[in-house]
Amino acid sequence: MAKRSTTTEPAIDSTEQKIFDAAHEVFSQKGMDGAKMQEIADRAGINKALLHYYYRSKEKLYEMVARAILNKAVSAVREVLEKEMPLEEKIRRFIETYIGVISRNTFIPLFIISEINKHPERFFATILPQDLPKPHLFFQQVEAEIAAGRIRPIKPQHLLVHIISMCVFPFVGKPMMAVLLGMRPAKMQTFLKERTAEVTQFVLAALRPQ
Amino acid sequence: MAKRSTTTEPAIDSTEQKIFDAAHEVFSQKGMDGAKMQEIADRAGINKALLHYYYRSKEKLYEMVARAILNKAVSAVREVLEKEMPLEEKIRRFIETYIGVISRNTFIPLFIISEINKHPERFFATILPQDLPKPHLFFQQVEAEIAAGRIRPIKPQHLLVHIISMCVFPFVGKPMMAVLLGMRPAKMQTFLKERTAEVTQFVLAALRPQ
DNA sequence: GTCTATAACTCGATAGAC
DNA sequence: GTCTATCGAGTTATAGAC
Repeated sequence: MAKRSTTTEPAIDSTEQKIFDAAHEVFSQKGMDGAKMQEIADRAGINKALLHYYYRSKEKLYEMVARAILNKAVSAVREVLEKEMPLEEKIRRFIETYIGVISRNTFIPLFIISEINKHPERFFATILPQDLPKPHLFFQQVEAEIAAGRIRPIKPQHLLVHIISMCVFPFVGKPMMAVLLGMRPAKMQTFLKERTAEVTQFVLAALRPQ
Repeated sequence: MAKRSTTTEPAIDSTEQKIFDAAHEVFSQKGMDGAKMQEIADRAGINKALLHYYYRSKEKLYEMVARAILNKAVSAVREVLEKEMPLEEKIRRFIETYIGVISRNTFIPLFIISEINKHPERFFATILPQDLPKPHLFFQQVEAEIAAGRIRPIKPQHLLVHIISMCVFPFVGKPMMAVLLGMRPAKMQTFLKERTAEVTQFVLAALRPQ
């Protein structure tokens, strides 16, 4: 078996990388149970045996992919949440970058959430990254602004959850929303593009002191 | 095979009902692919053969369960959205009943969303109910209030999506939120109970004119 | 490293006794 | 109606040639 150092990235067009990319596509769309090794092999343009040659088992391959997905999501949140900048700017930037990441990778949140639900043990034991974003600084900033009377009183945890929900959910539940709103795909596309501005405006309006 | 009239409810403690309940649990947690007939049989306290005796195939059993879940979700939304009442009251009631349903059935939205993603054809063809809630009346009300200067201008579709997102997402993504906020299950429970009040307050604040 | 062939296993479904 | 036993399709995983 190819013993691969985790720290060294495999070459872009190596078989190993092609397998990983194919697995990424299939797992992120169908989850662990729905994904089939045959489909991954087909997409990678190789045969099943090679999957096992590079990544011993389906389980192992899955873990690799799942970790990569998680890391992407986590670093996007941390990027903004932990930086030093004025609250309003932080909120604007958070919404913008977060919606950006999600809209370019719609499957991420659904993947994470589904897999936590189906296999919580595995998820927390082997997939969740060690160093999660710390929202502490953000909470302190909110408290400070409230104390200074520059924003309406609100529990900072709820504010964060409000924002994340409005950023993520419309993309996760896109087909549902489309049906409810009676929008065809093209119109839905336009609608989702407006979200960044709409969410920002909504949040800032809700925070304006009485 | 037992020919069951769809209109007549089977007795509460009948084998048929026990199977349905077990299937409901397992399917709602693991989806179509993740669910195993053996597990359903075990939970129902019977053997696999009986599942097929009552519900010909896994697919059929799944459809029954999925339709029941969908109907529950849909009727909850319609209940409030289509009734005649002042906008502020409607918003309050919508948030309250919607969070109520979701918190008593956390799995519903995730189930719907995952299954749409994995098997869109089946979902739209055989599971989605015919008569979906019509948000039209709600949209008109919002436009009217804006015209009268009683609320800040906002696109009604976005308002509805904001509200739904803030109601649903924290429950769907509960484990993720708990990790991010660093809350243990008990604290998370308390936190989610506060959502009704917090979301209501937030939305009304964001709509206040000027 | 990559392939073909096949073993080993999982799981939905059916046959047939009671 | 309910059970045990088993079939057969589909899937993961391995053996072994090249």
